[in-house]
Amino acid sequence: MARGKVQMRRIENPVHRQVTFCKRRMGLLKKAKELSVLCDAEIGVIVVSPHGKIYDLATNGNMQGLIDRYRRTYSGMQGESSEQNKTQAIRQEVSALTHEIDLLQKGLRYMHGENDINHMNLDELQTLESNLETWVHNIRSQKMQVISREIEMLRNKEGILQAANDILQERIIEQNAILNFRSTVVMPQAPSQPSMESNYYF
Amino acid sequence: MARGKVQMRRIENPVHRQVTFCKRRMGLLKKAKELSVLCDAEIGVIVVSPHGKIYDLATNGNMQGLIDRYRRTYSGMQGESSEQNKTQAIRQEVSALTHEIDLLQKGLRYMHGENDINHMNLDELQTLESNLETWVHNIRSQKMQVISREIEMLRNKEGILQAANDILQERIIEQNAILNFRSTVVMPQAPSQPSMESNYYF
DNA sequence: ATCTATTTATAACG
DNA sequence: TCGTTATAAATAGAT
Repeated sequence: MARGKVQMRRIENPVHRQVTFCKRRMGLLKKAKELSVLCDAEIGVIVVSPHGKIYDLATNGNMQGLIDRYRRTYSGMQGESSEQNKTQAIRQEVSALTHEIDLLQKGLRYMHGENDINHMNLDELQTLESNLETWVHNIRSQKMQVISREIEMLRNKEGILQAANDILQERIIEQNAILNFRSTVVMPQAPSQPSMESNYYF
Repeated sequence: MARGKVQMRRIENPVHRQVTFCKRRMGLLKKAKELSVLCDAEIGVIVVSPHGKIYDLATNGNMQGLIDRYRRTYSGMQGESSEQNKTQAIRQEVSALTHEIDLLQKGLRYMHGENDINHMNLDELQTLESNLETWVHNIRSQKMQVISREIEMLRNKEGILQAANDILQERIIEQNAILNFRSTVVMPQAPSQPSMESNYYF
């Protein structure tokens, strides 16, 4: 919206995404508040960040009532299991995930043929370090490839759009010629189906 | 917002209010959609007009899930903020752990020689790279610790040896003096227990 | 966080 | 409800 139009798709750069999330989230909540005040409407907004953090706004500070109303309208009405069971379930989930991470990390270490870092001697550490640096290097290369592909794709798109534009230009010239011909020589009538051509615009 | 600043209070003219409601409602839902797409967030919006008509938007078309999630976080609402924070923290932890697992799994597959690295997007590659760099950094620290310990050990050894040498020097001088005295004045006999002092050599 | 050049949203009107 | 237009507001990118 400013200093450059933004494409309507996920912002890849995590920093930009976070900044935009923060700004636009505030903007959205502000707009919601304004609408509720200006037009005397009840509004609830729930935003869940990619990291699971929840932001919300409810006019009257009454999200529950709003949700109830929503549910009544859509008669979804489903019972809710107790809070404690859910907390318990989440704890178990955390535990399981942590365990899995440990296993994976051990697996990674194993891949390097080394044991625990604290029991490694200088030579082993040296080797591991150099292996990791190789890996990092490979990843950097891969990153560059991804970027290159993206650029190429954009260039292709550009080419296609340019071609489309060229065709449209020709068509416009053609139509102008026809219009001029008709209005000048035979019938001063507007063409009946200009909309047929608009398909070329996408 | 245009052709005149608007006061932030209920619009009294019913026609204006209705028009504004319609326009701003659309604007709000559009903004919500944009935020969800750009920042990969889950968003739900519920708007109830003054006449009770409900308009809503839920990314994923899943308002129920969103509401459940919201309730899981805030249900109770008894001012029991510590419990909320805990739940929220756990939720974020789960999210972070899940993400890390994804990365590690991809990394593992890569180490196994599969080409999964090709299926990682820029964001993931970036994160993996930074994780690896952290790992490399840790290994360098470990290396430095090993080296430091080694150096310290050598210095201690050096100090001990130096001290031993000093003592030995003194002793030699002493003994020389005794020998000279005895051989010159009384008895040319060797001292009987030099081995007791040899502990100073190491 | 703060600052602007731009893009968007929208109030008033037809 | 729709379209138009002048203007207010939001915000992308940079700092």
